[in-house]
Amino acid sequence: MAFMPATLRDVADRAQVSVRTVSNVVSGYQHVSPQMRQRVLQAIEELDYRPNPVARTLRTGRTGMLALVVPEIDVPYFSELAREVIDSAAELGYRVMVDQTGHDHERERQLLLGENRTMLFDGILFSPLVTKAELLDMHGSSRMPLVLLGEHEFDGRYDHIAIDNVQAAHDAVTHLISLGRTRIAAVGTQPLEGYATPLQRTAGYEAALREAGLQVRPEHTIPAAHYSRTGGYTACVALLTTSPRPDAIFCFSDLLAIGAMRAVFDAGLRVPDDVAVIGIDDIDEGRFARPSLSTVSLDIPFIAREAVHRIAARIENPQTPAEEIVATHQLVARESTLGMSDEHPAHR
Amino acid sequence: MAFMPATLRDVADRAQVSVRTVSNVVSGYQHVSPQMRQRVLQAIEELDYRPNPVARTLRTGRTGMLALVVPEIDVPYFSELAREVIDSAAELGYRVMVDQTGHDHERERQLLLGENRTMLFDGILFSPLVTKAELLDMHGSSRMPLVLLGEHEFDGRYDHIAIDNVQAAHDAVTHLISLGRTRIAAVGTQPLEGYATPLQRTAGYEAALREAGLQVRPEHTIPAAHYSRTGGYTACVALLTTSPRPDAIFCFSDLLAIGAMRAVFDAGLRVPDDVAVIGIDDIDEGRFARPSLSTVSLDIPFIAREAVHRIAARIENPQTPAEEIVATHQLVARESTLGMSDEHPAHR
DNA sequence: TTGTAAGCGTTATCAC
DNA sequence: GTGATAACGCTTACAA
Repeated sequence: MAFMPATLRDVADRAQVSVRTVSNVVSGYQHVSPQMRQRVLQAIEELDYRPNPVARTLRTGRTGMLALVVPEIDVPYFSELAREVIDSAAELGYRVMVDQTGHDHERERQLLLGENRTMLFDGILFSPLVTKAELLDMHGSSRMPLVLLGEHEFDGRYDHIAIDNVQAAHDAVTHLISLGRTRIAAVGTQPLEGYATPLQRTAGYEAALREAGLQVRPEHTIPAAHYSRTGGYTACVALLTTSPRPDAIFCFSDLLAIGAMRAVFDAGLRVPDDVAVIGIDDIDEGRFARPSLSTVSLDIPFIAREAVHRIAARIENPQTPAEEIVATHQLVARESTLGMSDEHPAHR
Repeated sequence: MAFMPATLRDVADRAQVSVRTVSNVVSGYQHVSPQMRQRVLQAIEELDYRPNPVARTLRTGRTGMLALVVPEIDVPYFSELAREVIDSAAELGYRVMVDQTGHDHERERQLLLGENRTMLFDGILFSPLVTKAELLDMHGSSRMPLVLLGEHEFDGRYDHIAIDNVQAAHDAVTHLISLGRTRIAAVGTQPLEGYATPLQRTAGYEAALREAGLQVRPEHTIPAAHYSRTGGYTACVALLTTSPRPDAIFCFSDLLAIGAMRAVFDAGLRVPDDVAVIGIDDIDEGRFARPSLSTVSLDIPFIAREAVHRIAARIENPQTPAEEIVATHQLVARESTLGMSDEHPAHR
């Protein structure tokens, strides 16, 4: 005996009213007489009725679901972002499906191109690897609401919560320079692919060096396939064999920096005395690392909240003009560049 | 002019066949003549038709969606779990919606009780805080496929990917004892609520101490509201004021251990010389911590894979008898208990 | 204010 | 093997 959930019709029958009235009550329609509402409410209670969201969706076209597409959910930056996105979305009545591209260009294309037309989500929050041109090509003529996260380039077609990657990188490097470092390496460039984020951060890095009259050494610019701890470790190992050895390393993410610090220690050197290290993101892990990690803090809750609000607005009204919102960033100097200090507990 | 995606009917009209035939082709039905199939395929191509999954769901009752319910997605253990769950689910054609209970008992109840009946998911993967009794009470008579993650208690009603928490805790403490530590503290107990995991780990902790003839000191058993770095830090600060001071700390999660290590350093002590520290989980962060964190490794990919396969089997056939699968665990001794070693790079 | 009925885009049950 | 057609459970003109 299969269990059948109660339907609108069941409720209507039991309450001796039409489905229309039940629907009105359920969707909070105003013009329902109190006694009707009472009868319906009671029948709903008795039958333990819950509206079927799928049927509702088929009718209204709204699923109440957002897709969040990130490279890897277990990268702290993205898991912290996901947390905030899910919470913000919940406040607005949305739930969030998480998809991972796994750094796979093709999968990224598929998620954007293939599935955007399937009416499973009301909108997509997309943290892309690809550059603008590819993106336009991908999303193409689809009208699935889309909000971009983290890129800087912008052509006005998409809502966009941006980070000023060039400036953020510039700030990090300038901090190192202000501490008297002169041989500043960069970890996390991506020479092979046209990913936007590393390109922008590289630009900021080089600009800061040049403005300070420092040399940009190709051997001090190390790519990292993935922005992972292991990637940072490997890159840093290579870096430490160069001559002259760098006295500071600017990593394009905190995770890279964590790996880099470990490599410095394994090489028998000290952070920051021998090599200062700074990252970008300000993930929680960095506060507790030893030494605690200097970084450029990105306002993840802000980014998440804005993204959800933008997509909600766009879903509400597709004509909403696209907007670029630039999230602020802030240099956070901790032990990995300043050294130990008793006055300022490291993990704050 | 609103853009209307092509429907099955549009394709049928264009190909001059019935919707039935188109549906057959789309769903890969066997008995379709080659020329028919060809005609249909071409029409699909021309109209850029994609089946509407919502309509399909309404008909079939299958959404192809799983819900993953965890306390907090940005806790590394859960984000690593989510990553594996999403990947495993994708292989089987499912997508994953992530929900957070945020340590909120009420929200947990709601997600399980309220929404399970809404036909938005085919099944729920649930990493619960609550104990068995409450759970039974919650899920009650619902027939939404459910797989439990991480608990040990079992009464045969639910599929269940378990961890032997008692044994895992026992192993961790025994490791500390084997290193000659005698004043071993525990961080992460939960005296107020009846959460299963901390209760089990406390049991294993105390059993190991007793078997070794060591004293169980109440003042060396410190609760932690959240299994966070900050929680571990705070608990450890309290711990270090006790007399006698512990010479080892068993933390109920790696995150707690990371926080605890930081507190030890801030107190001017060394790990493991003054205080050895061990956790449970084996998150990636622990490999790169300094010193690298000894831990009890839980096989997260295994847990995720089994969970997804179990729920898929149950969705396929609701009569599938419930099964308890116990994931193996393994002690991983690193620097935080063994001390530094040149031979064994810490981050392996 | 409430009832009736027509879809939303599929799949599945009949016939042929 | 293929064609009509009735659901799936809901929302919403259109009537009453």
